[in-house]
Formats: sequence, structure tokens, C-alpha cells
Amino acid sequence: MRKGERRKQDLLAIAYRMFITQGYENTSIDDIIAEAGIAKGTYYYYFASKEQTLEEVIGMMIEKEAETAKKIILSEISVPQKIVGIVTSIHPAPEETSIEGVLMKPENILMHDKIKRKLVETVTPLLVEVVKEGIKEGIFSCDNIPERVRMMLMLSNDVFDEGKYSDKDIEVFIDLTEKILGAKQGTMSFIRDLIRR
Amino acid sequence: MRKGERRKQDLLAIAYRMFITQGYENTSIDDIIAEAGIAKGTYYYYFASKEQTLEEVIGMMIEKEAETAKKIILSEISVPQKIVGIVTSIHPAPEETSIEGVLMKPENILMHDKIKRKLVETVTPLLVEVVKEGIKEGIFSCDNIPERVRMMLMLSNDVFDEGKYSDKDIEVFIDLTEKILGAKQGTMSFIRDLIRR
Amino acid sequence: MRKGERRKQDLLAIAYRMFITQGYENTSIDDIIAEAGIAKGTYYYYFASKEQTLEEVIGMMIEKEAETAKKIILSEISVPQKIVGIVTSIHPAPEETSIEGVLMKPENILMHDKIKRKLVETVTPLLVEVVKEGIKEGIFSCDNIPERVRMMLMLSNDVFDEGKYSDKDIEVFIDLTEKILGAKQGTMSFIRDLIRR
Amino acid sequence: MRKGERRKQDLLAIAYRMFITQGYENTSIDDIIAEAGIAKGTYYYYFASKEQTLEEVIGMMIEKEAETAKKIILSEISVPQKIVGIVTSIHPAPEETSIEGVLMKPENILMHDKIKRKLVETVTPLLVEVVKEGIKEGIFSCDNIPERVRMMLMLSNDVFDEGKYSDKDIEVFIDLTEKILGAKQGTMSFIRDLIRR
DNA sequence: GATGAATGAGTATTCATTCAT
DNA sequence: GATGAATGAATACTCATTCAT
Repeated sequence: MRKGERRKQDLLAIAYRMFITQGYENTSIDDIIAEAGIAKGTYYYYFASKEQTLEEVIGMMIEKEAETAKKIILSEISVPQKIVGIVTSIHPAPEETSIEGVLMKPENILMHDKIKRKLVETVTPLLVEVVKEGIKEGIFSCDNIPERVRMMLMLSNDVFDEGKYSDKDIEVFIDLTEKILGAKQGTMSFIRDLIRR
Repeated sequence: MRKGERRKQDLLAIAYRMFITQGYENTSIDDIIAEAGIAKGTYYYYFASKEQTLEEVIGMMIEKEAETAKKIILSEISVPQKIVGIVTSIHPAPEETSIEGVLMKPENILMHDKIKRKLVETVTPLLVEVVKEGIKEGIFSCDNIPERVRMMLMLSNDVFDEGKYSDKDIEVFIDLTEKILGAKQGTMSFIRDLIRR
Repeated sequence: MRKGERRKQDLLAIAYRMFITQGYENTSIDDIIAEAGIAKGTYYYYFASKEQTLEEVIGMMIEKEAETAKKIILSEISVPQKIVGIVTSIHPAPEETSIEGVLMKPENILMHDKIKRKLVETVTPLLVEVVKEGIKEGIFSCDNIPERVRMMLMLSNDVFDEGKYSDKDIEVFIDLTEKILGAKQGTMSFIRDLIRR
Repeated sequence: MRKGERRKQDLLAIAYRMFITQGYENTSIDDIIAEAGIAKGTYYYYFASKEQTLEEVIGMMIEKEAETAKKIILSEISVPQKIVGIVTSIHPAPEETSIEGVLMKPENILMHDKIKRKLVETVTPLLVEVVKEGIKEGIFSCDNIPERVRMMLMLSNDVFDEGKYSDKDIEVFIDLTEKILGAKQGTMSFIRDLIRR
């Protein structure tokens, strides 16, 4: 059973990499098994279908992100820093975005979209708690917290996922983030230094 | 030649309807020509490829939207109403969204995404002018106008495209819209009455 | 070894049921072992191949039928009743036929056909003895007994296996049965009451 | 269109031959197109699926048989000869049966069974007319004609399709045929000379 | 302008069987 | 006796595109 689990993880990792690199639709089962060096039957021993593989790949990613977010929440940093930490952590790693904007190539939109939705869904409740903490501390002031958090997340996706954003985009984003949460101007301005490269 | 143009428009209309209804990937050339009652060769006489057809379909839509937007701009209504009018006009007609959320079915994401991007790109400069008008009138007050307009558009996409939004979502959206543009609280509150059904 | 025998019988019973229900071709080894809750290796410990399983399943059925037939022969009923008893006993139980004519679904023809042939082969010699008894008693009168018995069996298969037969079919069948065996008219007419539902 | 029709007929002929020779299930699309020397797409241009091909192959055969039967009916021979002519004409040509009993190989049962059913269905009404003719002429005498004709057909299938029948089988079959139709003994005895080889 | 026959690379999925442990 | 991971050949079907007429 150990052996089987290990192999499944390997396959998942390979599938993940290939889906990201060439797109889900453009990756054939044959591609995957060739890369993994296994027989077709073996692949289907571990996965019921290609789509199921995609689900598991996504699940794996989400899980990782959620864990990171939880660690951030438990760490000893200020509430605004927690929020920014979580928001930035859920964006595609620079390696991935930089390789010719892979994630946004049309062949990847399906997967990217699935991930985005699930990520928002997963991270929202975690962030809600953080925001509530901020309200208690008097840093933020707002109602309809879940809705505001969701919008903030979606906005950050819109702005940062393409990998093409200007300084002005950042300025506006900072401004909006403060206003979404009802923070004093300047509260989130340290984002500038984090993001600008 | 007139006749040819006419036929092309028909094909475009058919393709548009089928892409929307069943998704771009799920619509085969055979489907289209069956519906149109023409031979395969004829289809390829008018379009170089399936993808080109998609581009033209999208172009057609965008053109329509842009025209609507321009009409709104030239009309005799208040600046906030112009903005809201344009923003709401670019969202899928209720018929389309309501029919089981067709547009967001996974098979439609590719097309939907392409449309969204191009729409933002096209509508932004138009809206920028309106916002500038609003600033002159003293209703709005902000810098980085193009960036702010883009974010507003993207946010409205995020909130309204799924067709599933709560009253709270609307409240937050109104609040944010006002803050994005630096308007007084209440300026955009009439949105409530437009959107709530 | 006793334990092994028991398990094999269980497997045979499961295979039988699934072959009947879903057809031989449509039943995969995986289906069988899932139902039995055993590993694939275990299955192949008991059976050399899927086809061998089918043979054994059929053998099992035939054996049962033959036993029933023998019991009928030894019982204290009239010769015509023995014949009818045996003939009716070899037809699929109403439960099986009635469930949407399972046995005749195209996916079951192969198995059904194999069973039919073997059954005729097995039952013929038994019935021949009964017919000879009838001849001694002066009830029947005919030559070429084995050939006649075979045809009677095949005819009964044709008429009754589909589960769709009219009253007229029964009338004709009774008439023919009498004539096949050279019996007086009316000898077999009690079939009517047995079969009509 | 002429060209297309011709090719379809060729494909049908090839499929027919291969289905007969190797069995329907054992004949892959690849086999067929290799034999026909065409591309896979071409095959699917003419047939929607493998199963549809089977249906058309069977339809083709049935049509042929029905035509033969009609010709026999219109010919100037005696009623018993018409009946025997039709019945013998619907059995597999000797070439086909003789080649190692191809038709009855397990892999062919499905197709064989489909053909048998459809053939009985198609030929029964034709034979009914002939039998009625015979009754008018006073040669036959019976009620429930359709049921009797069906049984006669099924019986002849049972006896002759396997290609293995003895002289005694023929004797019994002749006897039964006469009795099914209520003919005088000897009416159908000329069958002997036709069938015995 | 229009036709429709022909193409063929591409793809996911199934399943009986083996064998080292 | 029992396991379950690994195999890999087999197979039906799709579809955008081309081109001679």
C-alpha cells in the first residue's frame, strides 16, 4: 500500500506539472504515462478518468494553499500582514507565471478557472476570521465581511494573475483594499514593497 | 457579393447561438453546417478555420456592446446613470444567464473569458471619458482613472456574471463603486433598484 | 480445502447471478471480485479464466436441471405429466424472464445459447426414456424417438423463452406436441392450465 | 452521389463478408478499413457506428431473402413446393455453413440470432399467404395459421442451421411439417430429395 | 460560389491476465 | 491460500481541414 500511494503521488505530480505546462486539454494520457514510464493500465489503476486526475490535482493544490494560509494565520505578525500574506500566497508562483504567462494561455483557462473558484471558496472563511480579528483591534471597520473578503480575493485574482500589472494598478489596489475593509489610509501601504519587483 | 455577405452574417449568427448554447468546444463544424443547411465546403469558403469563426463571433458581440455604450454616453442622463448603464449592459442578458447558467458551464469558460477580456479592453476607454466628465462635474474625485475603471469592470464581472449574487453582494458592490471613483456615499445607490429583481 | 471449496461455490453463485443479470460480456472480473469482496489474484486462484468460469456456471445450472428432471421421472405421476413437468422446468424461472426479458437481451444471447444447447443435450436422453414408457403404456406411438424429443425441446425453447407467447401459441404447441409423439388429441391439453397465467 | 452510393455498397459487402467470416465482435473497424483500403474517417462518413453497420448488413440480407421469397411465390409451382422453396432459401448458403460451421461459432451467435429473428418476422406473412392458398386448394387444413407458420420456420432453423442433421431428422421434420399444416401424409415428402446430399 | 467525399492523426477507456510477495 | 500492483494490446469514435469537381 505504501508503494501504491507513493506511485500515485508521483503520477499526481507529473500530471500537475504537465497540466500547468501544456494545458489540461493538450495533455494526453499517453503523454503522462510516457513521462511516468508506466503502462496505460497502471494509470487507470490509480485514476478512474482523466477528469478525476484533474480534480485530484486541483484538490492537492488547494490543500497546500490552505495549509500555508493556516500557518500564516497562526504566526506572530500583524493582522494586515496576515491578510496580505494570504492573498499573495494564493497567486501562482512566479516561476509559473513567468514562463510565458503559461497559466493564462487559453488552453489553461479551464483549469485555472476551476482552481480560482475553489481557492476563493476555501480561503474566504479563513480570511473572514482574520478580518474579524482586525475589527476587534480597531484596525478595520466594516459589515458584510464574507462578501467583502470574496470581492477582495477576486479583485486580487483579476489584478495579479495575469502577471501584467503596473505600479498604478498596485496603488489602486492598495487604496481599494483599505476601503473594502474600512481601514485608515496607509494601513496596507506596505504591500507596495512586497509586490514591486 | 451582397448575397455572400448576407450568408456570412447568417452563419455568424448561427455559430454565435450554438457557441453560447453548447459551448465552443462542443460545437462541431458539422453541427453548424447542419443547422445552416449548407455543405462543409461552403463553410470553409467563408471562414478560414473554426477558431477564426470564434474570433469573428466575439468581434461581432463586442461591436454591438460598444455601440450600445456609445449610445448611452451620448444620451441625456446623469453621469452615474451612464456608468451604471454601461456596466449593466455588458453583462449577459438575463435570458442567457438564467438558462441554467449556460455561460458559466465549464465548456463555455474559454469563450466567456475571451469575451470578458476584450470587453474590458473595449469599454474601458469609453468609461474613462464618462468618469472624467463626472470629475469635472464634481461628482467623482480620483486619480489613475483607467486603472480604477478596469477594476470596477472586472469586479462587476466577478460579481454579476455567475448570476448568483445576494443583496449583500449588491450593497458591497455599491459601496465599493462609490469608493473606487471617490463619490459621495449614496451617489450610486440607485443601482439597488436596477439590479434587484 | 473445505473452506476453499466453499469459497469457489460462492464465487460461482455470484458469477452466475451477474452473468444472468448483466450478461456475460458485460460482467468484468472486476465486477465479480468487487461483489465477492476478494482480490483479483484470489479469483485467478480458483478459475483459470473468465471463460472457464462461464463453463462452470453453465455446468452447475445443467446439473441442477438434470436433477430436477430425474426427480420428476421417479415421481408417481402420469407419463404426459412427467414430460410436461420436465419441459417446463427447463425454462427460465418467471422471475428471470419477467424482469424485462433479461435473458433475451442481446448481451445474454451467447450464454443463453450455450445453456440451451447443453440443456437439450442433457435432457433429451432422460425424456427419451419417459417417451418409451409412454409407448409401452399405449399413450404414444412414434419412431425416431430421440429426434422427436429434441425437436419438441427446441420448439418449446422457441415458443416459451422469450416470455411473449399468446394463447394461440399455446394451442398450436399442444397440438404439435401430441402429434410429435403420436398421442391422441387431448392427451396433453392439461398444459393449457399449467402455462396460462 | 453515385460514387458515394457505390462505395457504401462496397463497404457493406466487405463488412458482411468479414462479419460472417470472423464474427461481428471479432471484426474491428480497423480490419474493415484495412480491407477496404480507406481512411477511418471515410468509414464513419458512411456509417454512424459499428452497430449501425451491422443493422444495415442484416437489412441488406433480409431484403434479398424477401425478394427471393416473393419470386418463389409468384412462380408457377405447387403450393407445397413454394413452401419448401421459401423455407430452404432462408437458410445459410452451403458455402457459408460449410466453412467450418462459421455461422454457429459462438462469436457469431449475436448476428445469427438477429438475422434469424428478423427473417422469421419478414417471411411469416409471406408464407401465411401461401398456406392460405393451400387451404383453398384443399391441400392443407388448419387454424391459427400465423402461429403455425412461425413454428415451422423456427423449427426449420433449429434443425437445419447447424448444418448437422441426420436422415432421421429430415424424416421427423417432414412428418411434423405435414402435421403442422394438416396435410395428408406424403404431401411434403419430396423434401427428402431436395435436402439430402 | 458551392459541394461533399475523403482524410488520418488523435484520444480516452477497458479488461483479462500475470506474478512477486 | 490470498493479495493487488502492473501490464499493454485492443478498440470505437471525433473532427477540423482539404480539394477536385
